[in-house]
Amino acid sequence: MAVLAILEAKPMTGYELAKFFDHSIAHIWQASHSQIYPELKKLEREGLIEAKQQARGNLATKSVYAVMPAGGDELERWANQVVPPLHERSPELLKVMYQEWASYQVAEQQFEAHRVYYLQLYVKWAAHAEDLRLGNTDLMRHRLKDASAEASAAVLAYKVHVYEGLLERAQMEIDWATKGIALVERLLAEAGTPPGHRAASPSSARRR
Amino acid sequence: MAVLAILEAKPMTGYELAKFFDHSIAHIWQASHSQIYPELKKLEREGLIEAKQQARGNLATKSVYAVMPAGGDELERWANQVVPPLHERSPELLKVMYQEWASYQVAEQQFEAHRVYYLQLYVKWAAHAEDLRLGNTDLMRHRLKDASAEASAAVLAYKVHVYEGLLERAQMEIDWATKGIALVERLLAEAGTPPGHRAASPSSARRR
DNA sequence: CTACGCATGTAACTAGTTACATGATTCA
DNA sequence: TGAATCATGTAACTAGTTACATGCGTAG
Repeated sequence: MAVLAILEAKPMTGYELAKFFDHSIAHIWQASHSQIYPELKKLEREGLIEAKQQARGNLATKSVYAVMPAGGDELERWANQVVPPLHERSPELLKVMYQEWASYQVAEQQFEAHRVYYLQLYVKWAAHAEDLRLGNTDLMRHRLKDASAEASAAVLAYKVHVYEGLLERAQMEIDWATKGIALVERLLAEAGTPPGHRAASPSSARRR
Repeated sequence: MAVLAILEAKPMTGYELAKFFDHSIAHIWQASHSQIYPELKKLEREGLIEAKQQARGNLATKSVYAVMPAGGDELERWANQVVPPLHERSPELLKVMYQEWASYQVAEQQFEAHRVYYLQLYVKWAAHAEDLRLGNTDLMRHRLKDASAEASAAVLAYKVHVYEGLLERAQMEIDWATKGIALVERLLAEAGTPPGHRAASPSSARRR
C-alpha cells in the first residue's frame, strides 16, 4: 500500500522508490530494494500498476511504474478500512525491563543512545514537517498540482498531523531517556560506593 | 531473551510462558505458544535452559523449564550490549498519512479507535505499574525473594521506569488522536457542506 | 459427563533482512 | 579511466502469524 500511495503521487522506477523509502517516509515505513522489486512485479501482475519502459543513455532502459485505475480503487478500499492500532515489539524496552543484568555503565549508555537517537529524529522530523507545510517536497508538488484548494488542505493536514505526532513522540522519548539516565545515577549513588572504589553491576550481587 | 529473562525469575512450562506473554509483558513483547514451544526446544538444545518432568494427575507429565548457568551468562551478555533504538513500522500511521483517500467518517473512526485503544492500555498499564511498585506480581515476589534490598531497588526501578514511559506514551497517543478527531471535524466544516447535505470524501474530488 | 482450562505440538504461509550479483551511466 | 550513482535483480535465511490438531485434568 505504501508503494501504491507513493506511485500515485508520482510514477517512479524501483530505484527511486527505494531512495524514497530511505528518506521521506523512512520512519513510518521502510523497505529495501530487495523487497521493492519483487513487490512491484507482484503489483503489476495484479494489474494495480503498470510499467513503462523509458530510455536511459543509448543502450539501457528503465521501468517507470504508474498506478492504474484498479490501483486507485485498491488504495481507496484500503484507506476506508479502519486498522486496529497495535502494540509494537520493542527489543529496546525489553532490555531496559531487565537492565538489572547490565552494569550501571551500560544501562546509562543505553539511555544515552536512546536520547541521541530521538534527538536526531526530532531534528529530521521537524525539518520534514516544515517542508511539508510549505509544500516544499517534490512529491507534494506533484500530488497537489491539479487538486482543488480544499482537497489540498486535507492532503497536507493529515501529513502534518502525523509529523506533529512524531515530534511529540520524539520529545517524550528524549524526556524518558533523560529521566532514565538520572535513575541510573541515583541507583549508582545509592549503591553506596566508597570513594575511589568502582561499583560492581547490581546483577553480580545475584551471582555466586 | 524474553523467554530466558522470564524463566530466570521463575521456572515455568511452555503453557505458563504463553499465558505470561499474554498479560504482563504483552505490550513490550508478544509471543504465541506456536512460537514458544519450538523456541524452548531450541534453547534447551543450546544448553541455556533445562526441562524437568513434573507429574500432573496420574498419567500426564509436563515440562518445567529452568535457566541453566550458561543461560544466565547469555542473559548477562545480552543485557550488557547496547541495542540501537529503532524505527518501528506503523501500518496505522501509514494509513493516516494517506487518509485523504478515506471518507471523513472513516478518518474520524480511525482516530477514535486509536484513542480508545490507548485509553484501555493506559488503564491496564497504570494498574500493572502500581502492582509492580507494590511488589504485587507473582514474578516479582519470586525474583526478589533472595535479593539484597539494593539489588531489589534496581530490579524494580527499571521496570517502573519502563511503565512510566509507556504511560506517558499512552497519554501522548490519546492527545494525538483527540487532536486528529478535531482536525477531521475542521476539514469537514471547511468543506462547506450546505445543511442537510452529506459531505463526500475529499478523495472523490480527485477522481474524474 | 461435559465443558473449560492445562498442555503441547506441527504446517503452511507472509514479511522482512542480509548478502550476493551484475551491468550501464555520468561526471571529474 | 575510475569512482559514484543509477538500475535491477536473486538466494538464503529468520521471524512471526494463522490455522490445524490432539489429549489429559478437574470441577460442577
